[in-house]
Amino acid sequence: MTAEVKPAAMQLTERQEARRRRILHASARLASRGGFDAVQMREVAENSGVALGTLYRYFPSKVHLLVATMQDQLQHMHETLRKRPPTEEEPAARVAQTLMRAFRALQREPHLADAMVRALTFADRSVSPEVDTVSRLTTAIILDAMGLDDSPTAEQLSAVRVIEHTWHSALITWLSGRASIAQVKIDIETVCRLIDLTAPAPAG
Amino acid sequence: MTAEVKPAAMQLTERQEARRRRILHASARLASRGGFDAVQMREVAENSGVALGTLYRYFPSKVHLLVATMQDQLQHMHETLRKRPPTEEEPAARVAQTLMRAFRALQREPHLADAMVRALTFADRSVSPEVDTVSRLTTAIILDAMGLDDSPTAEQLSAVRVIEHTWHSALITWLSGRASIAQVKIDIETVCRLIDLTAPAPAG
DNA sequence: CGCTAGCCTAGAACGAGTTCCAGTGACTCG
DNA sequence: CGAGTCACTGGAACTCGTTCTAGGCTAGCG
Repeated sequence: MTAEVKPAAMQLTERQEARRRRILHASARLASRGGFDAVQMREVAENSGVALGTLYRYFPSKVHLLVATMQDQLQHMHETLRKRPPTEEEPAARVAQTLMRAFRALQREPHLADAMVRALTFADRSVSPEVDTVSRLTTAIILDAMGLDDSPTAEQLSAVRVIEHTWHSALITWLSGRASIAQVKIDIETVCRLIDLTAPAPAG
Repeated sequence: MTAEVKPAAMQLTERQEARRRRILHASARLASRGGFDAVQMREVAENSGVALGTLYRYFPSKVHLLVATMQDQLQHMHETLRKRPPTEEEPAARVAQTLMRAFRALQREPHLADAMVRALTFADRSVSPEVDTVSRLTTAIILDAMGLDDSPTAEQLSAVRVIEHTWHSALITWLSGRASIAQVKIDIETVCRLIDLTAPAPAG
């Protein structure tokens, strides 16, 4: 059965890939039920048929695990969004539309969203690489939505970063019940006006 | 010694007020040293000369404690900032200047900032009232910096909310080492352009 | 003065994240 | 085939947030 090589840079064998998937799946399932607190490492280990020590070998902490779960979910979402690109014309509107779609997707699994976002913002330096990956994925989603012809300008990238900030923070306030969906929509639309503001050539 | 009355709405006696202060002080001191993890409830209790159970009577969780600590620090900062209002002319520049000042103040105690911000974003629904207070304080600081003559429009309030989102999230990325101070400055300045965009009458 | 009601103290106890350890099993190399 | 290596297993152990218990102190009141 398939030689299990491991050339330095963390190449997983099939078995290991399968284990990893089982773990991520169990994590997402538990998170969907009861959010951050419901993702208990012992239970994740049990549900994915893996010893606790092994779970920790794959994901060195609960936060790592949940951030990886978020990566996974974001990838799905990115593909889904790609398949149905925004219908709006203006970049700002396109981005706002896309983010609100993503938002509604998260709404369907609020506990899961809670777990992932809490992990993301609670992550310390030891999780930076993984959090960065999530950030890059989010950036990619937004840039896709903008539908640019050329590569973005520095100004536009700043605007995108600010949009990401707003997106995360708005998500948190919604998840902790301090803002309504309507509120979030307004905030997203407000921040997206920055895109028009930083459009490169003709519009001013 | 001073009658200890308690009229329904959590009025503290002098002794109790003193205890509360000692606790907050110990919390801030420990946080300054080693951030979120260094604030250990047993140690806070010991350092403030109070039993563990009492600590929990005053602050029902570590997150409550740290959010209260943040309230405290923000109040200080608000007063400090009030004393030296921003020198810039334009509202957007004034807000950016003020936020960068606040940012540099936090830079001086990065561990403390870390602890407070992590607590803030990790807070769940049970801490909503306290988190809301922090949010209102932040809003007040920004509105002060804008130096408006009249009360802000709904549009301006949206812009302020987005600025707050950006502020918190940028702070997190800086604290977790994923963005430089220069980066944060750019983001703050970028988002502050929303203020010009939402100015009420003459400018457009 | 003695009673009652609260708040406080000291410390045990419990739960979940994390670490550690001894043993086992599978695959590789000789 | 035999030996070594390394990932995996099962479970104990440790830490720290949180809760609980028993008892003591103060303040007001009859």
